[in-house]
Order: sequence, then structure tokens, then C-alpha cells
Amino acid sequence: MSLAVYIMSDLKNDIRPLEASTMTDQVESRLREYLKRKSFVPGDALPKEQELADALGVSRNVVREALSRLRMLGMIDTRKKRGMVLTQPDILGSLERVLDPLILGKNTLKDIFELRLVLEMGLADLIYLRKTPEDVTELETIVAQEVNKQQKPFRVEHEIAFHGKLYQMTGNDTYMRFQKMLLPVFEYVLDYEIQVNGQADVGKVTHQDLVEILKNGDAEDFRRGMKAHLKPHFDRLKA
Amino acid sequence: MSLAVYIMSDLKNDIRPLEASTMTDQVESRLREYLKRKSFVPGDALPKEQELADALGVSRNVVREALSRLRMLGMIDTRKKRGMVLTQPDILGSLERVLDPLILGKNTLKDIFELRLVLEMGLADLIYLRKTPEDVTELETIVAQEVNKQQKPFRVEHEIAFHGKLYQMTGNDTYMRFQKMLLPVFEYVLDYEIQVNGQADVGKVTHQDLVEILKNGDAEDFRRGMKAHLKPHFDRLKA
DNA sequence: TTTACTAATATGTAGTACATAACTACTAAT
DNA sequence: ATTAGTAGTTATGTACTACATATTAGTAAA
Repeated sequence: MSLAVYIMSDLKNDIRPLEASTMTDQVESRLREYLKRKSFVPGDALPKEQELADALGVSRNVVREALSRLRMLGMIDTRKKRGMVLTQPDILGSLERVLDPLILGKNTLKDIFELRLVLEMGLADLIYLRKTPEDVTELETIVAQEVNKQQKPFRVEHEIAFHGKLYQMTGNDTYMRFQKMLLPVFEYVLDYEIQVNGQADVGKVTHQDLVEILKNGDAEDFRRGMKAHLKPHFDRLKA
Repeated sequence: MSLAVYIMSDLKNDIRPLEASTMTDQVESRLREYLKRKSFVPGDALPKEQELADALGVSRNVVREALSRLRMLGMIDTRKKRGMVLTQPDILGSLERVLDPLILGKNTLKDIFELRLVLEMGLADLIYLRKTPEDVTELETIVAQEVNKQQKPFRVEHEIAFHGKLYQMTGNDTYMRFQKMLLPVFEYVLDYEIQVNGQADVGKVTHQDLVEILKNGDAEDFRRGMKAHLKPHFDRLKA
């Protein structure tokens, strides 16, 4: 019996069950293809639901389910009577929906944790390309407020404030939003690790030090500083 | 008249039209909330559509549209008769759907271009944490095949092969897939830039050089090398 | 030209109906 | 005891109909 179970689960990994694509899936794909081929620009009106249904040879129901998906992704916008119009999809909006620590698998969580470290390490070049004196001043203000507030809730708050400002300094909105989305996942993994391994360590290089580097050092110095700042996290990966 | 138009567009920025959330939107949100609160684990069966519809006080149609969205995101899996089961969402699957250079705005494309550069620069630490001699050997093979193939199609192919292998060496699947998804966008922006500014430059540090660094240098050396390798792209950002 | 009213219509939602895949339980056969 | 076959059950997938409502377009009035 246990052998049978083993074979079962083994099979499941080797050949995964083929997903019978439903009409809705196909219609979604067709619509996407159609939008691309017709090279619609944002604002253009799409055919009405019934016309699409007729053209595709399916019920309006199916078309609506497919459209509902595209609408969720922000690819189309529907207003009564006027029809649907193509819009700029919000690429991160869809990510936001699934990036919930509670429903993500352990492996994915770990991957995302690492991904954020990578993003943090790659920050330097963009920052040095675009930082302004005002940015640095603002960072100093943030750091100044950190003193004497090492307790848990404040700690996290300041982490977010400081690193959030760094992302903002890159001048890259997508990057900034992406990083901020990753934060809850990051925290989640961190909390978990702390629970298992004891207290969270802090790198030798502080926020204060990083600001100093920003004022006097170059991009490479900053990256080295960031590496040291994140060292406890990198060390965790080795284990 | 032009004043009216101005006021209009000004208004649109100040107070954006409140999106009348449809039943489907609300149901989607409720379902998501429900899944979280009940802390379902992958494999658990969900109530049947009609039950959900009754409980929510809406038609099965609405429930199905909402479920269709979650299904697209890979959050649930439906099989006839058995009902629906919660599954691990594929966080990148949804991104893949909207990451089409043709429908993304110019700003977003630029953001993604930069994001990829950032990711490439952050590669070093993970690689040095996990690279094996076999990986390096494989990279050498890839580089060896590059000689005398500088024409366009081959060039791109080898870029993908080389950098793809680097991502793989990080041992981070999410990272790898993410990078690969960004590739088409990257290429698109590149092609566009080339069309405007003339030929694409190549950094002084070649793939060959990077492999050498992998063999003899440390993570910092590698990052410096990568920076030099990507220099033309970073220079473009300055302009 | 602007405002007010009217008609037309595409979407949003509800409801019914049914084919089919997939599960269960049972029986028969090896 | 396992496999194979059979029949019954049922939840999903799909189609069709119907209608309320928001929004547009057209028309009349100021």
C-alpha cells in the first residue's frame, strides 16, 4: 500500500495532469491575441460582448468570464453602453493579488526573500545616478528619528521609512512599488526565522553609516555598505 | 472650450472617477478574504458554486466570474464533480500575462529595463553562494560557442543562454523565471534605442571575462565586471 | 451655446436548463 | 486481493433568456 502511495506521488511529480483548457481559457487567449494583432491603443473601443460571442461561437457567458479576467488585470475597462476600452495594464496590480505570505509556499517565500536582497544590492547604481542633496537630507531626518526607538513596531516602521526612501530615490516607480510589495513577505520570512533561530541580528553598518557613504562615497562603497548592512540575512542563506 | 477641456483633464487628475465596484469585484474580494480567514491549505476543497452564490446572495454567474479570476491567478483549481481546491498560486504566471512590450506604456518599459539592470547587478552574491564547478564548466561551453557568431539572431540567442545560465546558478527559481520574463521587454527597449541612437554598444568586459572572474575572483570582482559588461546600458540611462 | 428631456442600448445580474466529466459504490472476474 | 467493468450521482462548463440600469446620443427648449 505504501508503495502504491509512493508511486502515486512520484507520478504526480513526473507527469502533471494536463489541464483541459476550458472555453473560457481559450477565449481569454484569443482575446489577448486579438488585442495584440489589432494593435489597439489605450482608449480604443472594443466590440461588444455579444458580437465577440457570436464571432467566437460561444455564449456571452464565456466571453464575460474571459473579459472579467482581463478587466482584473487592468487590461480593459468597461463602461456601460460605451463598450470596453483598452487600458494600460497595471503590471504590478496582478502581482499584488497573489503576493500574500499566507498562501505562498515555503519555497516561493524563500525565493522572494532572496529576490529582495538582490534588489537591495542592485540599488546602488540607480541611486547614484539620480540622488539629489534634498534626498540625502531627507534620509538624515529619517535616521535622526530612529534613535531610542529600537522596539519592535518602531523598528519595522523605520526600516520601511529608510529603505522606502532609498527606493524612491531611484526614480523608478515600478521598482519602488515592487520593493514595497515584497516587504510583507520579507517581514514574514524574517519573523519566522527569528522564531526558529532566536533574535534578529543587525548588520554592523547602520542606516546612519549608509547615509554617510551616500554623502562621501561612491556607488561601490554604498554597495559594500549595503552588503554589510544586510549581512545577517545573507548569513542566514548559507545555513 | 479649451478651458473646459483643461478643467476636465485637471479634474480627472484631482478626483479620479470612483470605480463602481461590480458584484463580481466584491465577490472576488470576499472570496479572497474567505480563503485567508479559513486558512485553507492547498488541496482543501471549497464549497460548491451554488452554495457560494446562495451564501453571498448573488447569482452563480457572478460567483463564476470571480472564481474564473482566481483560477486564472492559479489560486484555485477546479475539477468537475470534486469541486474546487485551493492551490499554490503561481505568482509569476499573472505577471507573464501582462508583461507584453506591445501593450505597456513607455514609462513602464523604461522602468522594467532599469529593473533588469538592477537584478543583474544583484546577481553576484547569490551566485557566489551557490555556484558549482559544473556550472562554470557549462558557462565555458556556452562562451566557446559564441565565437564567430556576432550576427543579430545568434547574438541574442547567446545573450539569453549565458545570462540564463547565470540566473539558474542562483538556485532561485522565482528569480530565474522573473528575469527570463523581463527579457522580451529588455530586448524591445534595446531595439528601440538602437533604432534611435544607432548601433548597440558592447561593454568592454565580455562573457569570457566574466567566466574568468567566476573562476578566480570574488563576488565584488564579479559585480564590477558585470557593471562594466552592462556599461553601455547604464550610460544610456544618463542621457 | 447651454440645458433639459427622451429614446436607445450595452453591460451587469439573475435564472433555467442540460451535457459531461469525474466520483462513488457496487459487482464480476482474474 | 487486486483489477475490471457497470451504473448512478453530481458539480462544473456552457448556453440561452430576461431585464434593470447607467450612459450615450439625439432632440427640443431656453
